[in-house]
Amino acid sequence: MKYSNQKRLLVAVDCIIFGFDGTEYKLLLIQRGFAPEKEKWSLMGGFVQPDESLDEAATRILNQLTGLHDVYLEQLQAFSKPDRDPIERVIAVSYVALIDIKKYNRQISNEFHAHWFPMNSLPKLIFDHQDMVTAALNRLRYKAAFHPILFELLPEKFTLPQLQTLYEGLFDTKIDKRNFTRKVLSSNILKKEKDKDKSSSKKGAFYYSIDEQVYKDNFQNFLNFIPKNELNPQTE
Amino acid sequence: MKYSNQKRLLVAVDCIIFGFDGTEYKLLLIQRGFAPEKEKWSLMGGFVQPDESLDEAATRILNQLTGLHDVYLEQLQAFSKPDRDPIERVIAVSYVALIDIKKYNRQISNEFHAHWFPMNSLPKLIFDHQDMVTAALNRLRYKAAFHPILFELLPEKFTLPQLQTLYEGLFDTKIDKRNFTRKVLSSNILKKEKDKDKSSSKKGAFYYSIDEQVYKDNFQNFLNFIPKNELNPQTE
DNA sequence: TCAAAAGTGTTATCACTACACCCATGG
DNA sequence: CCATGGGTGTAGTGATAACACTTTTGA
Repeated sequence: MKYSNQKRLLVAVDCIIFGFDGTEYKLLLIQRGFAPEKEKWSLMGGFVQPDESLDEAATRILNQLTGLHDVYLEQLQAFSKPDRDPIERVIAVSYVALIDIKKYNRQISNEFHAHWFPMNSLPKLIFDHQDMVTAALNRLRYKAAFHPILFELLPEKFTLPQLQTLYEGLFDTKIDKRNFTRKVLSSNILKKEKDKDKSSSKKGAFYYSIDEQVYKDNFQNFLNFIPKNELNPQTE
Repeated sequence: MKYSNQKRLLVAVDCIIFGFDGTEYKLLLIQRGFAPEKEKWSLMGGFVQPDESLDEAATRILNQLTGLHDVYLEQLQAFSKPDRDPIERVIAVSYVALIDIKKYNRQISNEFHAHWFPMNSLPKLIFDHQDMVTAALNRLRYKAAFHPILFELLPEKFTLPQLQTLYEGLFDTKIDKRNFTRKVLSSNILKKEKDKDKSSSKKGAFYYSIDEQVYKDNFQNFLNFIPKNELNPQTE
């Protein structure tokens, strides 16, 4: 039995994939391999298959492009203008992914002509993909202001200066080092490691890692270095 | 031209419609008029038509049920388990609506066998609609903690005690009257009216209304009254 | 030895919490 | 005249913001 007299539509998933290279935020884009807009820059996406949920589709697509499993992935919103794709109507559900840029496997990316673009010099994107990126960035800012998710952009072990750069980059602001340290550590989400990262200074900075136990419990009790006026209303 | 070799799917919109009767939160449900699950309680929903966006579909559906225009409506998230509808695969995009329960037109509702249920005594819902309601409530709590949206549940003119009851009901908490007043008024979002509502006390409580100008500017600089541990992480 | 980044404490201000009495009115 | 709900101020506490010098070490 089926529902009759109703039009069926293509449903796609598009992934907004953020990375951080230590200095700035980057976005992973591919050169589209088929018409329309062949060879134009695009978010990584694909059609939802009959037997998979949207989350599963997003996970599959992300894995195809990056080779990664266990990536932070969150549904953003559906984009649905009837004419957003000139070929045929497609409902696109967008997902935000945060990945450690160092884990990204260049081998696999070449297959898709993928490239990391700095956020402030993105190429022109196909369809409404620029809207998706804007919405994703707003969501990331909003969420990161209250929840500890930026860790997802870093390796398992990272230093406090690295983490601070991440926050400063996202909100385009400067944070006092002492206040930052005190606040982050007071959440008890971070465990100090014994060794140091000497790659960016002679003295070296201690590594920290996530205390998974406290992380789960304190997910909401984090926050918020960000001047109020830097925060935009949620995009949804 | 079409995309070939891809399966097309039904796409529906489901509306989680919240109201407030002065004492408690209520949810507007309908008795489903067709199989499967005929006469079971359900969210108001419908299939997306070829020429409308999801927002337009949600607006249309909401108007069919309530007769209302200009309702607060926000996309929540897509629900997509392949077997969520036993008849056929349907991707459902859920929307949260906030309406002034008094404006609701009973005439129209009867056509759909609609009924307002108190949030703490909802009937069993079809499919995954209970998940949608739970997600919607989390979203509402989360958002209301930082943004002035609960006004949407009240008439244009309302009193401070009414507004306070709204917050207390949503977070199931008691708020000090003086602290509440000070905080709400300090946002400058409210304009005091000259007249009073005498329906709930002999002295009467002054009406307030939204200062639309300040409201737009200050959307983010609001509240929150809510104890930290009442706040769940966003559902998405 | 010095340049470059890491690390660390104190004070002032602001926001939030707790708390209790008077006011206006209709019945 | 009194019961009911509306309205108001202050003091204490905790969180945040501003601020500068010392430490380490590889080149």
